[in-house]
Amino acid sequence: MLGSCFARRLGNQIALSPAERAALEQLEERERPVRRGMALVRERDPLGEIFILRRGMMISYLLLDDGNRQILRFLFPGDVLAASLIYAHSPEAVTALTDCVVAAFDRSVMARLLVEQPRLYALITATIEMDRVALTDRLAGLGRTSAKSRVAALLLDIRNRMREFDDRVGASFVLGLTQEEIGDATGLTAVHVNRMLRELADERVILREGSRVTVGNEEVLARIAQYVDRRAGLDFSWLPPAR
Amino acid sequence: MLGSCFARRLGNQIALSPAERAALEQLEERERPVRRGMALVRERDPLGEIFILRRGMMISYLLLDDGNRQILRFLFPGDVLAASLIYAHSPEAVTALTDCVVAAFDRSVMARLLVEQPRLYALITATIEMDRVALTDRLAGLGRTSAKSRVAALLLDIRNRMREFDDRVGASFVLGLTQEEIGDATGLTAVHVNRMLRELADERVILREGSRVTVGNEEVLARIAQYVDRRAGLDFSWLPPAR
DNA sequence: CGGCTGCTTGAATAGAGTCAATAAACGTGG
DNA sequence: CCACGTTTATTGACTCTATTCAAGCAGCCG
Repeated sequence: MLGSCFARRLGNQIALSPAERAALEQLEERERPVRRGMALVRERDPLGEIFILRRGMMISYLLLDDGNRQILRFLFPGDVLAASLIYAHSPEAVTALTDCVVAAFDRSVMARLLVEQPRLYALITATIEMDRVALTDRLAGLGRTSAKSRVAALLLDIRNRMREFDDRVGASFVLGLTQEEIGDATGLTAVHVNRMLRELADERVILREGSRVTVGNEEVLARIAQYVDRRAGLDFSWLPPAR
Repeated sequence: MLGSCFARRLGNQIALSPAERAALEQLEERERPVRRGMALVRERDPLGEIFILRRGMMISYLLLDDGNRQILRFLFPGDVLAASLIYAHSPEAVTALTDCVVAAFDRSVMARLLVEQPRLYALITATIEMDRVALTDRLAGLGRTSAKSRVAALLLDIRNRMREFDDRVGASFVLGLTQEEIGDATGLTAVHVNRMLRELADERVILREGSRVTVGNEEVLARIAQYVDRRAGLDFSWLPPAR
């Protein structure tokens, strides 16, 4: 795969200068494969690098004392594996759900960007803010919505994220997750996730064939999920001009 | 109150240059009072300013379609009311729990900082990352821990945060929250919060006198809460030198 | 004093978890 | 390509945690 995945993600939002493009491509020069099921980072690992996911699907998660896992985020190509700028040790773990390729660069590169390509620095840190806002939505979901709503929200969210980089994803997509993983993301047990999927299918809001999910009634699904689309409404106009 | 609240917060972490100090004081020049119960920002308000809380206690929250509220964060002096850098409209609401004073500055000031005081820009955006990590801990709490654990975690967290700027806070502190507010933060009903507080008190883990809470057994409280202290372990060493 | 708002407690209910057993799908080595 | 072991999905029965509803009380403010 050629070019910067991060740039491709930004592509729609903002016009990059040639120098910025070049700088981003340099960031993603050093590739590293991560096999399915393998850990890229474990909690408390010392952390000096920042990663950009180039291919595949990963998760970040926290483990609690009692062994429970909370999945924080599903990671797709172009995502910055963040939360690593200012912590000496990783506050969360990152693992590959499928065979993946990540690009790695040193934290010191960020220091250089901050001075030489300040606008790029702002764009990269902006992804942290977007991630933060996504977490607030998830928090409201876990704290204040029903099991069915949370499962519906997860389905819609994953579908929308996959659609951003895969044109073949329309109403129908392959949800590459076990029900236990869905449970660990939504704060439910795998058993209860199964029941919620069944209910959604019984009501024809979704259709299931194996691990393929088809959105039967998008409007109803979004209403059940209390889904808020944050992808529009970004404002980068205040940024200083590109270099 | 003199000087920058944000600088005071950073004070322990990092040595600021005189120029940086001056720039921060300038940020907090324009003060605005917010009366108890008043909204500083509502969801979807157009957003061109960034705020730093100088005095008092605020909350940020989301409202769901069904009227439910999820409190995202309790805000204390020195906190940046963030999530506002790149969104044209506020993704969350901010309201004063007590009489407050905030400092306001325009988003364009951030653009200037990015170029003229890049290290300060990095420090301010770093608070977004810290906030993001705090949200991951809360998410794991809501998704994977019991009601009692969540209430315990809230008590410990508020106590620790208050202690950072108020020397009088030790084991004992005044929790200026209604049980409904605690519920909206922990994803519980006010009734159940009451029961959990009662259990903690019955077990002598905390003592309650009116709205004053005293931590009776910090170790047990931290264990019940599955509390993780993230305040240590920050690494700013990679930042470029101060100007 | 009176009217809120918030706290407390009990009883009944509902939503999600646990346990268990079976079936289906997947992956691996031969 | 098949056989076998393992992981994942499904479903039922039962349990338990947290919610709902309701009633009484305490404290505070005008």
